[in-house]
Formats: sequence, C-alpha cells, structure tokens
Amino acid sequence: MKYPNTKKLITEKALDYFSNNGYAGASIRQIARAVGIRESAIYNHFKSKEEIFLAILSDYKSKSLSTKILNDELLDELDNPEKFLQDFAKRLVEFWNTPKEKKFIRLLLMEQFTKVGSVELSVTEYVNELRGICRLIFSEMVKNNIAKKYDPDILAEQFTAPLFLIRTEHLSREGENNLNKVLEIVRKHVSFFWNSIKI
Amino acid sequence: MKYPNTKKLITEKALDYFSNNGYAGASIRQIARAVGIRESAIYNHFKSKEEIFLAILSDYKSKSLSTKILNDELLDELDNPEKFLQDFAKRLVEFWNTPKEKKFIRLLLMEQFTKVGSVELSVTEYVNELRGICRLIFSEMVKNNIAKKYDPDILAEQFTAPLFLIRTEHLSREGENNLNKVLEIVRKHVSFFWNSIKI
DNA sequence: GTCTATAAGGAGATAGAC
DNA sequence: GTCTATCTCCTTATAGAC
Repeated sequence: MKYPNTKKLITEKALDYFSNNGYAGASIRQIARAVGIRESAIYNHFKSKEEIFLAILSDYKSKSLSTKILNDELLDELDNPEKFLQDFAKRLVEFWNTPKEKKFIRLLLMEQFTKVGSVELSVTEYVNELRGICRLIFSEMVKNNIAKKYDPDILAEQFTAPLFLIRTEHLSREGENNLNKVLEIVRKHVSFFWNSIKI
Repeated sequence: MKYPNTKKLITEKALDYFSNNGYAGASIRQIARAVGIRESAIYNHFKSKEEIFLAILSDYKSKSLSTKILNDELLDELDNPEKFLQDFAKRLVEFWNTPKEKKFIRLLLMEQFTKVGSVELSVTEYVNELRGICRLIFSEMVKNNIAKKYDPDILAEQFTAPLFLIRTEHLSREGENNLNKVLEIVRKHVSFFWNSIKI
C-alpha cells in the first residue's frame, strides 16, 4: 500500500461527514475539500457518492464481532461467570467506543430507515450478532447449572439491550470521562443481571 | 379552526418526509406536492424549512408521556404488581405504535446527531421521561416491600432499556401482526424482570 | 392564500488538458 | 491522478400578479 492512499482517505473523510450529517446531508464537495482534492478527482476512485457509501459498508461488514471481543484470555474466565460477564461487557463497550466504531454506529442509527441505493442498514442485524454470542454463552451457563433455567434468548435480550441503549445514548456527548461513566453504569447493569440469573 | 387547515397539513406531510428521508433528505418541493400546493405557498405559513421542523418539535414537546400512559384504571392495579407492570408495558408499546409517535421516534433516531438550526434532538431526553416514571413506581414497590431492595435507578434502567430497543427495532418492518409480535416479546421481558425483583 | 416566474446557489457528475 | 471548466438538475427562497 502506497502513501498517501487517496482512496482510503476518501472513505475515512466520507465516514466523518456521513456519520455527522447523514448520507443526504453530506456532499462530495465537503468530502473532497477535507481530503484536499477537487470534487472531480473523487471520481477517479469512486464512480458515485453511493459507491463511497457502499465501500464504507463493505469494509465494515468484512469484520466479525466475536473475533474482536472474545479471546482465549476472556474465555478462561468462564469458571468465574460474574467476572466473565463483567469483563465481556467491558470489552464490548470499549470496542464500541473506538472512534471508527462510534462513527459507524451513528451512521447506522441515522440511516436505518432510509434506503441508499439498494442497501438497507439494519440495527437488528447489528445487534443480532451480539445476541448470537450471548445466546451461546448463556446456553452453556444454563446447561452447566451455573445459571437458572431461563430461555437463552431471553437472557441474551436482557443482557444486550441495556448495553446497547447505554452505548447509543452516549454517542453524542464528547466528555472526557464519558467512557468511565458508561463503564460504571454498565458494571451496575451486569451486576443486576448476574444477580437475577445466578443459582 | 377552519378546514382545510393548510398549515397543519404541511407539518403532517413534512413529518412524513422528514421521518422517512431525514431532514436533509426531504425537500420543500416534495412536501408542497404532497399537500397539494406550490412550494412558494408554503412560505405563507412558515418562513423556512427549519421553521417547519421546529413547529413539529414544538408540537411534540407540548405533550407529556405520563398523562398518555398512566391513568387511574392502571394505577388501581398497583396491588397486583406483575399485572400492573404487564399492562403498563403494554400501554406504552401501544402508544409507541401510534402512527404519529412512530414517525417521531424515527425522526428522533435519525436526527439525534445532527443540529437543525440551534436545536438538538436527544434520545436521552426522550427516554428519561419514561425512566422518571419508572423510578417513581419502583421506589414505591421497594418501599412497600413488594420488590427487592435495588436502587430504583437501576430498576428503571433494566425495565426501560429492553422495551425501548425492542420498540425501535420494530419501526422499519411494516408487518401486519408486527405489534402482536412485539407485545409477545415485551410480555416475556416484563415476566423476566418481575421474576428478578419480586420478593 | 395560492399562483407563476425567477433568482442564487449547491448538488452530483463528466470532458478534456496536464 | 489531479486539475479547470462546465453541464444539468434540484435546492431554498423571494417578488409580484390574482
């Protein structure tokens, strides 16, 4: 990969503008200006505004959540379920707090009801990946008599929903200790949750 | 009020377009066409596109949630807490499912990160109204030894978050029995929640 | 209060020189 | 690969007749 990589720069700046102003509210002109080139030069890399959007999406979809959140270190903690859940939630929130992921979640929330070309962004699809991981975890816990015999789907929902709402609510404010505040709320949530399901 | 009320019709159609395409994605031209007048006629009622947006917001903010959800009939059920919570959640979801409220939630989610004029839409503010009502309810339950001694803030969060996520996730799909499906998921959530806090 | 006409500028996109 | 120049269309908004 050579420097400067204009194409990559375009998608980065485009993500900035899309996630702040929405797809319709961002213009090729702004993006080109931010990149430091003229509008017409954009069309050497993408044939349309829509294609920039699709490139951003495709880049995002190429990564899977579980590989970014779950690692062996974390899975070793499964014999201490409360600690595991706390650390799992913490890792998740920290991941959601990375700059690129924050921008993408903002874009997702903004564009979930519009159609850009043939593509529809789905919050459900986004959350479902996490629900799937949680379902596996809670299935194991129920099977091993660590957790009460609830339907794993319900447990996944109860664990996931407050996390996601807390996270999305803290996307706007840009306070310094924003993350610490979120982590504190999340810690209380996980604590309540574990208290509700432990045997 | 005389008929036809063009001004009201404009805000209604504007809400349609804003909530489907976003503020930036909707045009005066579309709105005027939907109303059945020319663009220029719009400016007899509103001095700018932004003012239409602000009128929609101001109309919305004039109403309070608690008066629409809580009534005496419901409050009489407080001695049967599980039934109360189930009916409370049901009323809430049904309210969220009214056409105008659905449009407004869509608009809120889409425009929460943009600034239209000097106004910022806040999801937190929206959810906080519900959190406040829940906090009162759960404070009472804890005080009267109906519920375990949890922090009412946590209880409000745990009760509210899944409801809101479920509701927002079902705003896109327009299935017939969509509402029944949502109500079923909500019923399970409330059941789990009550099971977790009851003494 | 709505119309026609029009202004003034921004949008996405293309052509062709370098 | 970037530039200047340009096209065409759409945007918000205004002026003035009816």
